[in-house]
Amino acid sequence: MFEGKENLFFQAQMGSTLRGSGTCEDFLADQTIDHLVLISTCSVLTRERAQMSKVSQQNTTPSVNGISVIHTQAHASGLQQVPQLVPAGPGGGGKAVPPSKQSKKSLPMDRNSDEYRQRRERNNMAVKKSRLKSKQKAQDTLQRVNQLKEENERLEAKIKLLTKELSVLKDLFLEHAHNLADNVQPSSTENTTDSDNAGQ
Amino acid sequence: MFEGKENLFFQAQMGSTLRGSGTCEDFLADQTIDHLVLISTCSVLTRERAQMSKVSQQNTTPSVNGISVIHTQAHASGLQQVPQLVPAGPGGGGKAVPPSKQSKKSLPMDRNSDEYRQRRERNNMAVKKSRLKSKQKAQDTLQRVNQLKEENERLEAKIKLLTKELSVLKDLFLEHAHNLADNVQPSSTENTTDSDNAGQ
DNA sequence: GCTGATTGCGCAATGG
DNA sequence: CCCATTGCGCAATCAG
Repeated sequence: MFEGKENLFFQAQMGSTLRGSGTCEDFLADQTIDHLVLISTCSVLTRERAQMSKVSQQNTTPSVNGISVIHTQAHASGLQQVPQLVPAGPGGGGKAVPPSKQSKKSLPMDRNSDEYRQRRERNNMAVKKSRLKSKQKAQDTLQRVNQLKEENERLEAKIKLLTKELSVLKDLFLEHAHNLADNVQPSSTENTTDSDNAGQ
Repeated sequence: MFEGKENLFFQAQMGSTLRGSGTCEDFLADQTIDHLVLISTCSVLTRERAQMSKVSQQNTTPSVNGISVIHTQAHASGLQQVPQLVPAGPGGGGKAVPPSKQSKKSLPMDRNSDEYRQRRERNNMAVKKSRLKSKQKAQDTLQRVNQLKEENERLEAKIKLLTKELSVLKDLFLEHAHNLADNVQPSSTENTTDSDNAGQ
């Protein structure tokens, strides 16, 4: 249990669907706590990274109750050098960006829009599903290994048995062959070699 | 290629190590772009989520060049109801938080501290390593399956062979048994079956 | 108690 | 356009 007890302090994101609603709403209803959050947040803000590590973006949804909600949302995922995704673009840039249509793409999408949230939510579901599937497959593969190992043992056992059977039969055959020889030429010399003819 | 080309617009996080340095620095050097970022950001901020979805935190490192760097960092991972991690705590809360020691824990750690960044960086490495390992293992398992399947085929083939051999030998044995019988009791009825008893 | 290893999760890019 | 997959970072938890 307690899979994803999050930090609240840094997000308390409650998505569009307000999953796990209850508590979230309760929390939001409590303005005092919000103040607290802001305060502590600020205290944190005071500090500045010596070498400035990240540049992000924050959305301060002005008022929702009177609480100044800080939407933030940095994710700070990759940090690879970004070519130039800046859509607003040419404004101050040195390069003359071709006046192509930048209407939809390159525009990072309003992070507050319902559409965005819907997209995210759906993707999150998809991701979860995909991961579940992946995990399932891995498990199946593992199971398959065990299955195959068992099968292998069975087969090896069978081979062992067959080999033994074959061996016995060969011996018998040889013996009888001798017997036959004896019967065919009873007048020959020694018959004593009969007994130790087990070697095939 | 382009594994993690990030959005820049929302982060351009460049970690403590400034991996993939080049571009990042370039970007930062260009103040105009920064302005752009801020502007667009603001425009985004204007909007307010109808049902207010997230509460996060942002770090505005005051000045790094004259650019107001927004550190942010929401991550917005879980959104589960958070008990009450608020460290500053009891101030406005309804519940009387036990005055336990909240010195180290519950305090979300200064997100700007070098220590924090180091921890994060290390963890990121560990995560990457772990995932690589995991992937490797999965691949190995898959390979093992194929290996076992091959082995199985081999074994089955062998069984087939042995079975056939056994069958032949049995037949031979039976035939010889007949021969024996014939030889032991040559006075019996038909010996015509002799002719096809050429086996060995 | 700390550190690395795992794990669940969300975000964004990309593939189909 | 949507879903699926994948790489990645964050945070919680496990394990040594």
